[in-house]
Amino acid sequence: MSRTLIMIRVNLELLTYTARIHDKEQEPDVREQKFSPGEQILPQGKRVSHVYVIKKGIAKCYLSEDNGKDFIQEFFGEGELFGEIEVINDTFSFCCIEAITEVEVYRIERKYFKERVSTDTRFNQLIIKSLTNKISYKAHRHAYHQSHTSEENLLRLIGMFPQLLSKISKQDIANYLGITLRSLNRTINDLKNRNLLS
Amino acid sequence: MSRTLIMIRVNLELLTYTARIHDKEQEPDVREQKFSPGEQILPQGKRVSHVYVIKKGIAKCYLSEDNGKDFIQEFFGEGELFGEIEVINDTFSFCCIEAITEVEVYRIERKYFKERVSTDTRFNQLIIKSLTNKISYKAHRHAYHQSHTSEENLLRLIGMFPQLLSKISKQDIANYLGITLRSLNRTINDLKNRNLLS
DNA sequence: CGCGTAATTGAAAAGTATCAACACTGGTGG
DNA sequence: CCACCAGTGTTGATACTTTTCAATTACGCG
Repeated sequence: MSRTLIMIRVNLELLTYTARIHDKEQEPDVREQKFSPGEQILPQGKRVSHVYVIKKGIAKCYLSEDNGKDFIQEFFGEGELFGEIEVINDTFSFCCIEAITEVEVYRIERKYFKERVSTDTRFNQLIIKSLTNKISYKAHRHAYHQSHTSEENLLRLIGMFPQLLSKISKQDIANYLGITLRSLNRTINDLKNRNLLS
Repeated sequence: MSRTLIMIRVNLELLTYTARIHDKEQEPDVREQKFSPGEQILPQGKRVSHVYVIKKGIAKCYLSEDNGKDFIQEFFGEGELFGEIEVINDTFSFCCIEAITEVEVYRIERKYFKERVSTDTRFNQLIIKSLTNKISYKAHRHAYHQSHTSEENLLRLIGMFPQLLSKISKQDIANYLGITLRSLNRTINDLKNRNLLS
């Protein structure tokens, strides 16, 4: 079954399938690539010539607004797909993807991706599932955000991803929650004082 | 091209295509149905046995949170698709769809929808486009929301949909913006006092 | 007219941002 | 080895925004 309600999502089916295309079919339009922490995998506002599937590591997907604020859409884990929206809709990238840990990806040529989606039924299904999972994830997340305090949002986040505070920088967490770093710190302290957090 | 950045979105390609399946193919698994303002088209938390395409009218898609607050995900216009996420992921409905104006829909049988998606290339493409548009819409919307004041959010909304204040109830607008009715009223007054709004 | 729903407003409380100062850490070069 | 630096994290005080609560008013309709 799909796992949409965890913070760092994974999609092992898609990862396995992509790995097979790369390893067994030796498809030259699917290449491996590595990125160091902090490196941009995909910049915002550019033409997107590849679709990516994460093989290893954690990346953040964020959107920089005109007023300079960054909003983190998601953290991507293994098997997560990105670049597909832009390739399908033929638009420039609206998000920036950046490696948090060391990241390995499968990089799929734009043209090949489109072709394979329309000819390979199984691949088509995997992509559709990935899209519906994204929608479901975004819907729940936005609704929860709007309807709850930042304390509840933080608790939910930690519940979904216990290593949160050790793996992700405070600023990134704040950008994900849509609050300032100051507010995040206050919230954490409040929780600690009430022994709801170590 | 896709039109993701307006508030009430439409998808005429999908509407036309669905209409053809209904009118020309006389497909019995695609039926027309009418709803009066306020009627629920799809309740939250139930098994979804149909996928819907809006033929006429405006509907709201909202998610009720455990604390009783409603969050409006989108307003659906002509050609917009819903129920597809649940049918594809085989989950219960996480949103409630309710008619705002008089609404006419094409109601597609769950089984038929799945079959057609996997056999009809053109239909498959239309569904994928619809999914990617939803994602793009949600991504931009959430990012803008988190990064801007409610005044800016309201102005953006009115810019995208000028008849907003006359067509949609204040409570719905507030639920869409994720603020209280009180705050919405204050924001509107402030804008009027500064002649930024009639 | 009377009823219920939607809209409006004020005042106090709660939540969050802003700003500015300071602490901690790991790495670099004198 | 230590001084320095940059990046990250922490904290307090204040200002601002939004919610909450409660009281009224306006509107559509049988």
